[in-house]
Formats: sequence, C-alpha cells, structure tokens
Amino acid sequence: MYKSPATLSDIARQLNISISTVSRALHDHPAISKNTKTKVIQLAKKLNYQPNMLALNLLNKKTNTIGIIVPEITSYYFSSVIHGIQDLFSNTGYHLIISQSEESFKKEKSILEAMAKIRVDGLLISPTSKTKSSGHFNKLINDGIPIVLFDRDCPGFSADKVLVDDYDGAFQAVEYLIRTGCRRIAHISAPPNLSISMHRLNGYLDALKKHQISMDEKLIFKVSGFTPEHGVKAAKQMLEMAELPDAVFAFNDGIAIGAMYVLKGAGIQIPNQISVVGFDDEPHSSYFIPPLTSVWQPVYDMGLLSARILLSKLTDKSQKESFRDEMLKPELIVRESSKKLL
Amino acid sequence: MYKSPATLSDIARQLNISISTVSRALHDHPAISKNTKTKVIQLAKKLNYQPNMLALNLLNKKTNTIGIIVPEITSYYFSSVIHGIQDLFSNTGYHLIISQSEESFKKEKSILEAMAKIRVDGLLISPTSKTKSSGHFNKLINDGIPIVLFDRDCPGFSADKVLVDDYDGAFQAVEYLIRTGCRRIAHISAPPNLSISMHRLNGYLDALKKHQISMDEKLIFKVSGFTPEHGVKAAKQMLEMAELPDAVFAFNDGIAIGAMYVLKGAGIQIPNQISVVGFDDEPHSSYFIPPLTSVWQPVYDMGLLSARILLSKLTDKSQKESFRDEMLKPELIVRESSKKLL
DNA sequence: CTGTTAGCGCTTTCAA
DNA sequence: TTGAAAGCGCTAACAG
Repeated sequence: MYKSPATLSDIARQLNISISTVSRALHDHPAISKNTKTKVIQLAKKLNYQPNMLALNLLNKKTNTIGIIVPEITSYYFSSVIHGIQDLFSNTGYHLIISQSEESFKKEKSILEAMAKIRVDGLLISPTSKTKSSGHFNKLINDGIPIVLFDRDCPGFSADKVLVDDYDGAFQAVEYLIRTGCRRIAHISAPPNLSISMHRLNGYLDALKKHQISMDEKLIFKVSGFTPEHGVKAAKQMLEMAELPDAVFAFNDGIAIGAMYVLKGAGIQIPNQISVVGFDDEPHSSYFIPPLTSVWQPVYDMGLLSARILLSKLTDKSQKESFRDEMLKPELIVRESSKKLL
Repeated sequence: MYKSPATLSDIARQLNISISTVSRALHDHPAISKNTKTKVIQLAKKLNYQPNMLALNLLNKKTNTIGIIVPEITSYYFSSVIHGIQDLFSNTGYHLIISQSEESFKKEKSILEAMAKIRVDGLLISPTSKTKSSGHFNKLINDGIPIVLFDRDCPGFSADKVLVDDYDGAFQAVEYLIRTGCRRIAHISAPPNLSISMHRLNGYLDALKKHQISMDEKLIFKVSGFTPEHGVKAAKQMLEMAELPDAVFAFNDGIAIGAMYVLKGAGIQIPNQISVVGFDDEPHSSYFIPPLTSVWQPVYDMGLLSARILLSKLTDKSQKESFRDEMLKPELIVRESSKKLL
C-alpha cells in the first residue's frame, strides 16, 4: 500500500556499508571518511530519511511528551495558559498532550494513570476543585515524572507551583471599591473546596477589616459554580434583600456578567447604584455596557513560567531537590462598571 | 535514583521462566497452564508491571497518537470542537496532540512536519485563513496518514471533511432580518481568503437577492480579523454614513459585540434603530444587553463527528477510498438584539 | 504447555 | 575508518 519510510538499513544496503557507519555519517561523528559521509547524506536526502522516533524513544526511555491536565479547555483562562505552555515548548522537541478533568477527581486520577502508561516525561497540572489528596500525584512523582502545579494549589502536596496571588487581587479590588465610597460590598463566592475561592474570599474579608467595615454574612453569596448562570442566581437573591448592596465583587467575570445582566434588567443603575467588579479580565468583558472592572491575571505568563520550570527539571535532571513556589501578581483594571459619579 | 519500571524479563527472571511465557500469561493466551498464569499475574501485580508502550509502538509501528491543528485554541469555538474530539477519543487508547497554527501558513507547515516526524496515526485539521494549497497535506497523506478537515475547507484538497453550512446560516439570519422589516442590512465580513467568510457573504447576498433588495456595496464592511476590535472599527465607519443601516449582520459574535458597543455608545437604540446579529453563539452572548441574536453552530458535534470519521479510518484500514463530506446545519437563535418593536 | 529465536530501528561499545 | 554485536522491551513464529 504505502511504502514504509526509509531506515538506516535501507541506506546501508544500497551503499553496501554497515548500519553503524550510516548512523555515524548522519551524526557528524568524527571517525568517518569525508567520502562515505557525503554519500550517505546524499542518499538519505534522496530517500527522505527521517529518524524513527519510536525506536529512539525506546532506546532513550523518553517519549519527549509533556502531559497537561486542566479542568476544562473551553475557557479563556485555561486555554490562555495552555497557549503560554505551547509557546515555551515549541522548538524544544517536546510535544504536548492535553486532557480535561472536567472538575472530576475520578477523571483526574484516570487521566493520570493514562499519562503514566504512555510515560510522559513531565506533567503540568491544574487540579480539579474536588482534589483534596495528592496520593495520585505522588505515585507519578515516585516514578520519576516531575509535576508542576499551576493556578490551583493542592495543599499538602510538595511540588513546583506557579500560582496567582488571588488574595491580593481580591484585596486590591475590594479596597478600591471602598475608596470609591462603597460600604455594603457583596461578594459572590465560588465553591470553598477550591483554594483560589477561599483566597479571594479572604482578600475580600481582610480588605473590609482593614477599613473597619464590619462583615455582613448576608452579603456573601455562595454559588456552586463559575458561570454566568450562577451570577444570575446570586443577583436574583440579592434583589430580594431589604437593602441592596452598593457594590458586588464577583468570583470571576462570568459570574459578574450574569449578575450585571439581572441587576440591569431590574432597572438598577450600574455603577451608580451598584458597582460591579469581576476577576480574570476576559477579553469580551470590556465590551459590556458598562465595561466591566476586573482583576487581570498574567495567565499567559503563568503558562510560560510553569513550562519553563518543568523544562529546566527535565533538562537538568540533577536539579536540586527544592521546589519552586512562584506567586504571580494580578492587577486591577478599572473600567466604567465601578466608577460611581460623585 | 528511581527504580525503573518492571519489565517482562524482570518477572521471567524471578519466576525462572521465559519471557514469552510471561507475555502469554499476561495476554490470556490459550496455551498456558493455569498455575504459571496465576503466578505470573500475581507477581506482575506486585511489581506493578505496566507494558512499555514505547516498545509496543516500535513493534506495531503505531504511536496511538492523533494530531490536531487549529488556528487558535483560545476561542470558544475551537476549544469546543477539541472538547468533542477528546470525548470521542477518550477510552480508545489514542491520545491527542494539539497545536496552534496561529493563522500562519508557515507555522501550519512546520507543525505538519513535526507531526510527520513523531508519526501521528492521523490528523484533524482546521486550516489557517492563509492556506491555499494542499501540497503539505498531501505529503502526509502519501505517507499513509489520514487527514480529516473540519470547520474550514481547503478547496482542491480531497479528504474527509466536516463543515458547517455557513451559507445557510447567513441566509437564515439575513432572511430573518428582512422578515422583521429591515431593508438596509449591513454585513461585516472577514478576510475573503477564508472559505467560511465567503460562504457567509454569499448567504447574505443571496438572501437579499431572493427578497429583491438590491445590494449596496457601501453596506459591506470588510475587516481583517474576527475580534471585537474589528467590529469597533467597522461600526465607527458605519456611524459616518449619511444614512445608517437598519441592521448589522456580523461575521461572528466577537465582531457583533464590538460593533454593538460602539453603536450603543453613540446613542443608537438596539434593536429599534439597528438590529444586530452575530454568528457562533458564544456562551456570553446572551448576557449582553440586549442579548445578542446569533447563528448557533454544532461545534461540539463537529468535533465528535470528525473524530468518529478519523477513528473509523484508523480502525478499518481497508476502508473504501471515497471521502466523506459532511455538512452540519447551523441554527438561528433569536434574542432581543434583533426584535424590533413594531 | 514452554522455550528459543528473530526482529521492530536505532545507538553504542568493542574489535578489527 | 569501518563492521559486528548487543540491547532497549516486546511479540510472534517455530520448535520442542
């Protein structure tokens, strides 16, 4: 059917020399006559010889493959991180295998097993919101497969980590709201088993505390996910309160957008009656009316840095045993959704 | 440092039997005594034996790897297709390698070369907007690597294709606008070398023609990309026209959103003065005010179907030589951005 | 029922 | 400067 690709022995046979000579000729080995070398190289080009990676992989016990596990790929957030990772690994000879855990711990475990089976050389992981233990991670570590965690932490698991300072981002956002005169600041919070969820909540609480604003339980809306629908739900509850908040700090842009939709629909002036602030700064957020104030995160850089750390582990196997713990800084992007007219 | 994984010969040595016996025991081979079989299986479990995929790959000349090439991963559109592809290939033993061409023909070619080098078993490709020839594709085809094209066509290239009927989607959208009373319908069109761009433009033109509305060159805004910024640009030009259009049909939601932002900012009533319709139906589109009318596409299903076609090629090598040419139907989702008050 | 052998494509000693 | 041989881990044909 299809002619199978040329091998070293094909070249050797045609030239009546040994396989090892051919191999040497193709690798700039010093001990080889100029004559045979050129002959080999010519024929190799003619036959369109490509080294068989499968054979090399077996020989080197390396797959040149990096595994990536994210909760989902269809979000601006994770796809941007992946973009950063890809950019760093391009031209390194490594290729990337991407899987989605879909926030399922069971799925995370089975993906991890599959990755172990195909013997990836290293892993970049953002754990699910359900992940509490790290036994499944450690199993791979014990096999000598390095893991770098990004975005989401898994407390108790020692590894290289690249996280964003969510606490600081939330603190910045809420302190800014206070500075613009808000006092009854609501927070729409995501599931508490997610570390970043707690960090943002704590940033919110501490900013209030710093400015001596007493925390009001009723102003904290806990929702079970991160989509606009969840924001819708929270905002509807909000509308039933005796006294409305004067600002909403949402866990992320998706929630903020859903909330803003409901509030505007109810005739509430944004930002004059209620300021709205999101988190993640998704590209379309600035096209809402009013454009959404949000906490920007260095997502692409997070991918780049995680990848760089993993690559250095892979390249320099003798690396010191200590783990890197990087904390990237987010940045508040102020837009109209929070600029109250004074 | 790390103990290397157990091999067949490890088991064989410890049990004082031959490697092939071990192999047979682990593969339910009929010719094997119950006794040795259980012994082998026990020890294998104890040693946590995992077949070495690298060796198997070399033996079978298969990598169990599928390559995916998309223009970008950070869009709802392509990440959803990928999601569909992943769901179909999960539990098939294949794993996926994803690369971005970033709309660069040169990059597409180099990715293709890399994919050939690592010997992927098959490829799923959505070509760049610059791709005009198919020589680089055919090179892989000649190596026996099947390719399935999705979303974007590459005219002149014979292969399995899974496309969406963009013409029909555009036609539906524009005919709907006409039915709601619009007569001066503008179109914001993407780069013409992109096949889907032309199909949507043609759908627009034919809908006008069918309803005897003469086409007005000035109402067709050609932009160089697909982001909200491009919509902003077009809308600003629009605002300088002597007579405004009464509707805008944008190439996609991104453009529509950018345009809507500018139009609303200029005090124009949407939909009463200008109806706005997008394409792709991104999840956040329904949270704009007014919520955006858009042409929904079966993106997830497109991924599923492309993957299914590729898988069947891979499984049944003796497949007939004919190519499948699937055309999925889009669907107009009507929301407030186009419901004029009569 | 089990062992021996060859081979997938390549690199790398060791000899010549 | 070149060749022969071993081995990476596994399967399968062929003998026993």
